[in-house]
Amino acid sequence: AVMILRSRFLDARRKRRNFSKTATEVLNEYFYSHLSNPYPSEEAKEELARKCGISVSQVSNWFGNKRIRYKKNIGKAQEEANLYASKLANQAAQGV
Amino acid sequence: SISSSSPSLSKQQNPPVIYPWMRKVHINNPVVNYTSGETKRARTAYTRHQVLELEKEFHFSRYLSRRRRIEIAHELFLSERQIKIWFQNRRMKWKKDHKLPNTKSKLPDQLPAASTSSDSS
DNA sequence: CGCGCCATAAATCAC
DNA sequence: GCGTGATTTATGGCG
Repeated sequence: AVMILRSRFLDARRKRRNFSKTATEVLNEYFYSHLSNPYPSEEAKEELARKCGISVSQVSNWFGNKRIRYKKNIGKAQEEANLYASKLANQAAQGV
Repeated sequence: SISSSSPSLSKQQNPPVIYPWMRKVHINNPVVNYTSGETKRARTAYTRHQVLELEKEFHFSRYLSRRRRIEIAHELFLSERQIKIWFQNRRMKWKKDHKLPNTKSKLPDQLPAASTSSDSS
């Protein structure tokens, strides 16, 4: 019985940490530069995972959450969309 | 006065483009919240007893015969389909838990990285 | 044909 | 109370 309670209340999400700022930045840049179809391939997920220092599952979780929460409040996300759009434009202008 | 009424707004140029992926797709047996007016999909939370029995059965065997599926469905007051799907999801979770987090099998053993320093990003 | 696998949606949990 | 990463129900495609 104790084991059940542990499995129910001591699972992984207890020690949830936020991703690093740079990781979130990398993920958002990908998301907003592929806004027409934000579904990274398995290979793209692996590269994102490597760049962000997280697992592929965590990348999948992030995109799943991002897509749902974006379309649940499209208006609210516009600021962020514009932010990353201009960021992308600057990078392109500087040839990064 | 066709499109841009006032040039002072330098901030957003947001095209309210709605791509196909942004459309709601799973809108079955909706539940309406009357205080906020929003309608959302119902997702049943299985009781602790139901999950416990399902876990016990999964521990016994990771796959279910048709016969056993019918029995469990009746015992737990769930549909056959729900039992089937629960086992599918449970197998996926089992796979995730039992695969090595270190899946670098496709990595070439020695990379041409050579130097032990000067890596920055 | 049904069934399992898989990626994903959507709601919800837990910190 | 909300933000956010993770988990839990549920769908549909494809083999």
